[in-house]
Amino acid sequence: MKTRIIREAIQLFGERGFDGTSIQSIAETVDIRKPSLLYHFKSKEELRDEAIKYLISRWVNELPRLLTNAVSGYDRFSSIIMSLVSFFLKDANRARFALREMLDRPGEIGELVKLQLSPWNKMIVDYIELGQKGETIRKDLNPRAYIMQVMLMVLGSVAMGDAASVIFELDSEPSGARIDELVRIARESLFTQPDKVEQKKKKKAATD
Amino acid sequence: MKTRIIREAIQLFGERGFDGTSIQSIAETVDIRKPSLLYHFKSKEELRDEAIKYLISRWVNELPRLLTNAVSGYDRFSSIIMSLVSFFLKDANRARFALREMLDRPGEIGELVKLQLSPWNKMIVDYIELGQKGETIRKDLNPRAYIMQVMLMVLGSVAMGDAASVIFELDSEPSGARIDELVRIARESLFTQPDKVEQKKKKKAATD
DNA sequence: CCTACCGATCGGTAGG
DNA sequence: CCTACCGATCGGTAGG
Repeated sequence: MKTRIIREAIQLFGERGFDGTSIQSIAETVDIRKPSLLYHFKSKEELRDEAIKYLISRWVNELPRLLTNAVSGYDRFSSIIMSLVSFFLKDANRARFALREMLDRPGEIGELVKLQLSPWNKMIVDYIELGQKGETIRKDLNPRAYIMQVMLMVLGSVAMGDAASVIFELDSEPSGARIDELVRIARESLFTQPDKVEQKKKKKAATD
Repeated sequence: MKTRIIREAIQLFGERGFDGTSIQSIAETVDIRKPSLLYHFKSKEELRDEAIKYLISRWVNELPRLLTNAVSGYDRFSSIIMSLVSFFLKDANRARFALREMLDRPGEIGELVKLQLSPWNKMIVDYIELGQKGETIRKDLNPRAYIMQVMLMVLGSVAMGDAASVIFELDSEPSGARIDELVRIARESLFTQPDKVEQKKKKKAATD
């Protein structure tokens, strides 16, 4: 029951925001009375806390799978970004809830995410810095700031896809041009010369 | 008085969200009583509407100035992006309010922004497509989707700078590495070969 | 622009 | 997990 409440809370917090969602309305969707919900969570704030922790840990737990399953038809990098997107795309309210929490209480959420994400963050930073010592990744790139901007595009594209589609007259189908362009931007601004990397890949594939 | 209320409303809606802000609290910051505020705006929803319209028109009205003042020390493109950022950076709650509105009611806000932004949007799309016919801008770029992603980075960097700084361990000073990297990403993923463009510029400057 | 006031809903508790 | 209930606050109105 507890996790069912949390899952519904993420939906409603994501759609309408924390202050726009009454615990009454959450209780209704899981078909119990309000005081019963407050038996599982001492307060609305506690439910919020458990919900964001649940979302973060779900995401971090899927990261290894997202990174390893990432070699499909596309080249490896694009495939990683797309599986990252697809995690949030499976349920856009995850991205909306995450964004709203960052707006509502930047400090707390920042610390929370940092704690769970830091090993992965370090891994990617190291990978980028290694590529910068070689010739594959652009030297005038700030690894941490780069990762942050890509994450903003990922979360933003999913969470605000509806509004953005209207504004820029894009088709609102989620896996459409928006995501392709996001992948392209992330790729082109990361690697030194796409051609060189592509050639390397193809050469390697040919010799394999 | 009306515009003073609107300005304070943007602050508070941006900080705490629409549902997290009582009209009572807005009335207090402008030092009147609640019913007096409701004399200017029939309802809280009407205040919301006028506030977002005020913000959008303010932004659109500054666009010409942002685009023409844009030739400073930096190259033209970077300068345009940075003055775009600086409009929201002057007051981060503008960006927060805009983002929150897109989350709360994507359809209405989408239409509203589209209406006021479409001439500017068309201008930039035309500029990009022209560059694509030439050799300056990458041909595998979706103009509308590109503009959308850049706008997401601009708004996101400003609105969620605090949380993102904590997560990715970046200095929280606003005009720091985050914005530089955003400009770099937007630039590198737009132009075909930065070197070529740079050389052209320098050549032109030399012959001038 | 104010005082006085309203019904509805909010988060939360008592007690079982 | 429930019924019954609470004080506080919400958006909004009457009437001046």
